[in-house]
Amino acid sequence: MKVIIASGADTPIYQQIFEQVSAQILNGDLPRDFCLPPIRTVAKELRISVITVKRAWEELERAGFIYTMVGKGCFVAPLDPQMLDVKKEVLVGDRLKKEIQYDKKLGLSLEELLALVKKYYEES
Amino acid sequence: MKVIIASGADTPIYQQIFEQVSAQILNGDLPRDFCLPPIRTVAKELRISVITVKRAWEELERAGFIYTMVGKGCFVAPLDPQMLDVKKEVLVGDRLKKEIQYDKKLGLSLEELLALVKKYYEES
Amino acid sequence: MKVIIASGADTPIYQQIFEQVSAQILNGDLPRDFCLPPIRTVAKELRISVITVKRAWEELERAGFIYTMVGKGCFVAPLDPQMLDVKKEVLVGDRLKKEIQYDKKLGLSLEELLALVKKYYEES
Amino acid sequence: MKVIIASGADTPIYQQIFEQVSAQILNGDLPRDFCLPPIRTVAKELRISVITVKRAWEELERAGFIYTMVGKGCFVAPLDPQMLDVKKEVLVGDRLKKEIQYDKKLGLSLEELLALVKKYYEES
DNA sequence: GTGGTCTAGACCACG
DNA sequence: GTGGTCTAGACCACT
Repeated sequence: MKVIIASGADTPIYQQIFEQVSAQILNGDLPRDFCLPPIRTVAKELRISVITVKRAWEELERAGFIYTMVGKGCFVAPLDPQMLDVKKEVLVGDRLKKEIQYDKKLGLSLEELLALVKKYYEES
Repeated sequence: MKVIIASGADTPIYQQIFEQVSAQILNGDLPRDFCLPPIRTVAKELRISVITVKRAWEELERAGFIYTMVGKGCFVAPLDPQMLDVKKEVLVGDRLKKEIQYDKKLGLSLEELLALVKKYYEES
Repeated sequence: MKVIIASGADTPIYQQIFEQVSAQILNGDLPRDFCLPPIRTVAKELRISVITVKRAWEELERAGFIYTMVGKGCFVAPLDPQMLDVKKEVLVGDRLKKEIQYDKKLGLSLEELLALVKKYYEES
Repeated sequence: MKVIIASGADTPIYQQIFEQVSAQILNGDLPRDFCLPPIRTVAKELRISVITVKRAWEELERAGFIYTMVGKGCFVAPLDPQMLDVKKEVLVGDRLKKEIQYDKKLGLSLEELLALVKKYYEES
């Protein structure tokens, strides 16, 4: 498990963690039943508050990415591949849709937009 | 000038206004030196506080989209076409880049992403 | 009499007029008993409201630079040379003092400041 | 951090705060990453509204003097010495230039002006 | 009439 | 605890 915090960013820290961990789960980088490190450890390593890590874990659990066994730790939930695609679409969908609507309102043509997307995808 | 507020959204109202008005300026819907309606009027029409409208106007002025003449009103700033493209790229660039990086991390291939973009663009 | 309005500036229009006309009087460009043009004419030439011109004239009269003869017009007041210096110091004093206090607080040494003043004086 | 409000002055309170705090940062009185007191505290001490303080903080952030970490506080931004001089010149330049142009128009000679500047500098 | 400033007080998101 | 947003309502300066 690997997380990098951008403390100056406008997205809250807990959400940054959520995005990165969920991405790694959907990716397959973190297999099912993988045991996440204890929140205190994560907090210490990232030099952030325990509360913030806990918040991220809560969001992950609510989204069905992990499950908690009291006294033992948090584990990656089993996801069948179909569920996986559904989750991807949900996670991507709203954000992407909003972004595209905005870009369209700005007067960007579909061609311009696709070109930008391609460019940014290859750059990153 | 036309603005629609989504009061349930997570983006602040003043930012929604900013996005919609700036989009209309970049679009060319609002010509240079066009006199925007007085903030009180807008506030009444949108059923929000005068201050919230003012906040949006301030951001627009700071971004160079409008200029204020105290006692007379607020007007669309003259933008040479080159500036226009720069502004578009700035406004779109950061947001879009972030979105795409996230999507990529989620494991989406370029093809999948482009298909989604196309779909959402045509839907909206 | 010659006045130039900077409509985008942060100093109000009536004050711009006040400053420029009073400067011309203190300069000697406008001799005593010189008859200022009627406010309507000034307003039309400068493309501003009559009210704004009237406001400037009022300030000038209150400061003792001009006097009004109802039905005839406004005229440059007679100023003995001593009064002139006093007025100069009053007009300059407060503004300059404030500016210098601020510059000093910013950490500018007297030498730096004098150099800047000299530079700006010769430039303008 | 030390701020004094002149409630009778014509410059808005938030700007007075901006000027004094930015001066202290440019001075070096406030080191980088120094944590400014919470806006509520400042408001209470200065006996002004929280909003007015916030407004000043916003201007400081926009000018690049401080940065905000939501939930943690506001901190003095790191400024390389070169940037520092640039900022000084910008902050001083426009105001001083305007002032001097006005003084010159009033008929003040360079010698008179320099003498006044020296006098006011030493007085304050 | 216009916008500019300031107030007091509320609620939410973040850590 | 922190700052971010929004509200309603007041007063002033400028045109």
